[in-house]
Amino acid sequence: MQYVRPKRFTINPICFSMRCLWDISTPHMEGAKHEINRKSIEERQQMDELSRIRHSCAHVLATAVLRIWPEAKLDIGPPTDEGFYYDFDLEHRFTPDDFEKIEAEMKKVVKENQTFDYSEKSREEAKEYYQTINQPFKLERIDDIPEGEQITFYQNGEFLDLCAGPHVPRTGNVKAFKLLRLAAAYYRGNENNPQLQRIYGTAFKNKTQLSDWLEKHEEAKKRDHRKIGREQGLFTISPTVGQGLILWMPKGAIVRTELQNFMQSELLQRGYNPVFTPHIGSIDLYKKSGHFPYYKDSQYPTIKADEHEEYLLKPMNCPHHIQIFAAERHSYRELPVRLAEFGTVYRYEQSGELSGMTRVRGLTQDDAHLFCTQEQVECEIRDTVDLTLKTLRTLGLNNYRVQVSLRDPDSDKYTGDLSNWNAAEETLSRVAKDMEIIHENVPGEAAFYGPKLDFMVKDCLGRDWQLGTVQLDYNLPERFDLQYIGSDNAPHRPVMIHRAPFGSFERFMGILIEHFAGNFPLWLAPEQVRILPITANQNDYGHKIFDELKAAGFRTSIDLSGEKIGAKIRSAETAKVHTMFIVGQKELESESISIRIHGKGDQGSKTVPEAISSLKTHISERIL
RNA sequence: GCCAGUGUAGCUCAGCUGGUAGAGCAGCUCAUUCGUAAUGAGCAGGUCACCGGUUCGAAUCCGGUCUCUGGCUCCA
Repeated sequence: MQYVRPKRFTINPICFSMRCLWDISTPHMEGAKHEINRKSIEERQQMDELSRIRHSCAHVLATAVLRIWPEAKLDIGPPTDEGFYYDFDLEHRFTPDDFEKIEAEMKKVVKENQTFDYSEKSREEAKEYYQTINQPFKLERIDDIPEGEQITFYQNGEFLDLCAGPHVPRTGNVKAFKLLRLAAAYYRGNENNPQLQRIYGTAFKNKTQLSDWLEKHEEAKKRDHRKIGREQGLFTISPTVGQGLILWMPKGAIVRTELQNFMQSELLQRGYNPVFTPHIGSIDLYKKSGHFPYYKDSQYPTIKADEHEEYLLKPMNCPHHIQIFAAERHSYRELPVRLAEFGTVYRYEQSGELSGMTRVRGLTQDDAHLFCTQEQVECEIRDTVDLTLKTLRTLGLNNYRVQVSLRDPDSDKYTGDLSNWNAAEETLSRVAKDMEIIHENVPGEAAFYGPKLDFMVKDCLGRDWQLGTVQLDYNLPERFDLQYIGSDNAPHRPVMIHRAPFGSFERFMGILIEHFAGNFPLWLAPEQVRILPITANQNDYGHKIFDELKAAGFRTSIDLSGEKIGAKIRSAETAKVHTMFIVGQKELESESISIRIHGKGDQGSKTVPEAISSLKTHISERIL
């Protein structure tokens, strides 16, 4: 099961023109239906203006940097979803302290209100120009522009830049900007190339929009699952155990268990068969599956048992499940066989790539492998897509986008023959279209064994993550020589579908924490009900209710501290306890409770049986 | 892995140019018995990430290592 995180900003460096940028940075879809895209034309026009401002601001940045460091070598400076960047090669190492200086110079450029002037050069003139002023990256970039296409420049003040535009009319139109962070970026995104220094910034139409965005960004940081995870005691990572290895704390474990129970009941209803497989597998298994050469760079070292035996911590579950399928002879009448496992796998991701729960080295997938006939493929894919959509819907994750991950025709890293690949890609695209799922085709993102339908969700800082995935695979059945007996009494090759609606519990949990900002719905809440007696005189009554709730299966507690009710409420609110039952003398005498819901305040009073039945409905219907 | 930044009590953070560590919250104890987001008092809590160097003296300066953060690259 392949599990990817695509690049944050998909900017093709060859695409200088905004026209091209358009094609790639289309606005994200809000939901699954085609019609939702309607209002986005207006958004596009707005975005177009914003992109022009940001693109122009990148030029202003380059102008300022060249004034301060004339020896700087320039690469490119496009707008992005959130702002812009410009890449420089320079002996001087930028530090955040330089920002003040650079921004001051940028302000001067803005104040000078320079015009952005369009011009064209012939290929020779352009090359000669960059040779003369010694800008090697720009020189190389000229070669990226296809023959016959216009080579265009924009000039503001003393700065002339290879660029297809468009820009705002004058630097004075760049009214509100801020430099944000420094990063290294490989030239042309290739790690064998030298690293350039990238300056990220953002720009808006006016100062209000800029400060709104900055404020929103600060707010978003408060939702960070790493912060909430620590505050709420959901999970921890101990360097003593190892980087990227999640330790689920009791409260986090409750949420995970609920998610798993939800999924398990869906699987049973949909005809899956749960299986269990070990955490390691012989290296021969992975050589046969073809995983080994691909996986080599990101595996934990192999475990050598003796001279002849070598094992791998399993990086994926598919080869194990294949062995279960292969252990028995199958008639076409039994197909599809759907083998499901919450399977834990280990991948030695590069240290710099690890991130909280969203990028880890040990993860548990809600994995399953479906073995079916060619005729069944489409129906099975539909059901797995349906399950994935239901999963996202159940959690209220409506802001996802769907990516059809296809092979890169120019790469040789894929296995299997072309006709199967084409058939598989065609099937996935057709299902996506038939089910009216807005999607984009992304070549080069397929697994080595087949194309995928990936469900992507953004985290609180705007980073894209793959959660659910559906993968169509003609290759592993071939490699393992899998068979079933058809109605013609002859052996046939089954088709495999790999799928995981959550993706992994770790990543899904990380996204979910941020989605709910730690305020889980009742069915997931680690602590569902806390009983708050107003004084110690109601402790016994509170205990009685506590016992009733326990007996009814709720996750509950009672606050017997000597604090005032205000403090007890505050402590429950801070702990994000979903529901509070407040009991004072009044409630004791009327055999009732006063209900308060986290974040919603006082809900009035009810009798205990009334309250219990309403909570039960909330849970069984998974109300958000 | 690469580039940059960061690391002081459980958490959030002070600690000026080197003189041997401080607050709030959380925790514990006692008092308080209170009606929808903080009752008061007291106590306890740190090998200043780690290792080494400079210095009479290092949280502070220098070097190295590690963690974490933001990017880049990678990702079955």
